[in-house]
Amino acid sequence: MKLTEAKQQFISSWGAFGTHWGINRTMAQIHALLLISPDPMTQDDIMEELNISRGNTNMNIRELINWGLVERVLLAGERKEFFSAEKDIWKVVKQIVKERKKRELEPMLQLLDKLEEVEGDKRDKNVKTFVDTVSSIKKLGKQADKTLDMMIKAEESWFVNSLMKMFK
Amino acid sequence: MKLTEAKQQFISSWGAFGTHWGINRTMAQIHALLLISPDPMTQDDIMEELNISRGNTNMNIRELINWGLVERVLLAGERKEFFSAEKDIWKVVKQIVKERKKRELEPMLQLLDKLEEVEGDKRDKNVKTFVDTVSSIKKLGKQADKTLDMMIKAEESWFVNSLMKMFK
DNA sequence: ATATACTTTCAATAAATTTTGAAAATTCAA
DNA sequence: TTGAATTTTCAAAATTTATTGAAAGTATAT
Repeated sequence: MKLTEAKQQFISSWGAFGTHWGINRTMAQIHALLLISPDPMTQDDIMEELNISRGNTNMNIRELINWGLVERVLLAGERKEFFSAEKDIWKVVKQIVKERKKRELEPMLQLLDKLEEVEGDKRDKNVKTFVDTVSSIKKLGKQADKTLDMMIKAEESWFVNSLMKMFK
Repeated sequence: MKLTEAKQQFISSWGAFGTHWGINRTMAQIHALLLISPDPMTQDDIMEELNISRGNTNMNIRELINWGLVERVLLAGERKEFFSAEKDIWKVVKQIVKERKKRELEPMLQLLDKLEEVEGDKRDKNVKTFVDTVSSIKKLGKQADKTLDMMIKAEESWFVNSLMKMFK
């Protein structure tokens, strides 16, 4: 396979992959493009490569910056802004985990805390089932939260080694 | 908080949560409803509780069955079909992991295998960056694949204990 | 200061996804 | 069988989400 074709496939499937994870296609495609690009790119480079409009490009680059996956790079003597993606995949994964934990897991746990305190007689099976379900989700969620916290702090080598031992 | 209100909140936020994970709102809501329902429910019960159409209900129940999260229950002497959700949250999580691994991670790893073999001179920095990126994603993906396989087979207690030790 | 290069915003539009509901298909009891 | 109850399908409609592109905003060089 030629590089051009391989690049296309990588970008396109990274985009499709993203849509299964609540990330929009374009954002994932820009990320993919920057991941495989050896040098920082300008907004115009990206627009041209992916055939998308200026506004769309701008919006999604900014979103990638919010997620901490892409950074603005200023090149000496250049007027335009350049963008480049973090290439260390372990760092990328940790960053995504960190953001999603903050945006989704933590608010969910807060809600579950509140819902667990529902009024009512636990002898009522409706109340019982509700409370039991909420409690068990909360318990697993709290464990996940701790585990992810450790993962975020960990070095890849340490993490992989620990898993190896755990699953030997 | 009253049970009725708590149920509403649980269902609605479970739905919103689902949309961040590539699952449609209704499917997640039906799942939430069945999780907190002590007894199996009919399609009509679900339609009424969530105010959704018959077709929509039917489609999403079937999708939940495909995911292995809900099962058809036949009650003696009843003509209608009843549905109930797996209540053991650890089993639910494992089931979801299993399905997503099969649907998303495995095809991605297959693609990466192909893309890694791109033609071209590794002294070309475009080729080098591409291959390096693909390889490192593949490496992490393979590790994740193994880890998830073990998790799918594990008992909750075993899994939690191992994590505890790992992160002590 | 002014012109030029570049970036951001956002209302309008397009595309993708979800939902509806009526019709068709199926199941089952008599 | 027949027909009533129930489930499934699917084209059309509604809704949600993404994209465009032109206009407004900003920064920089002269």
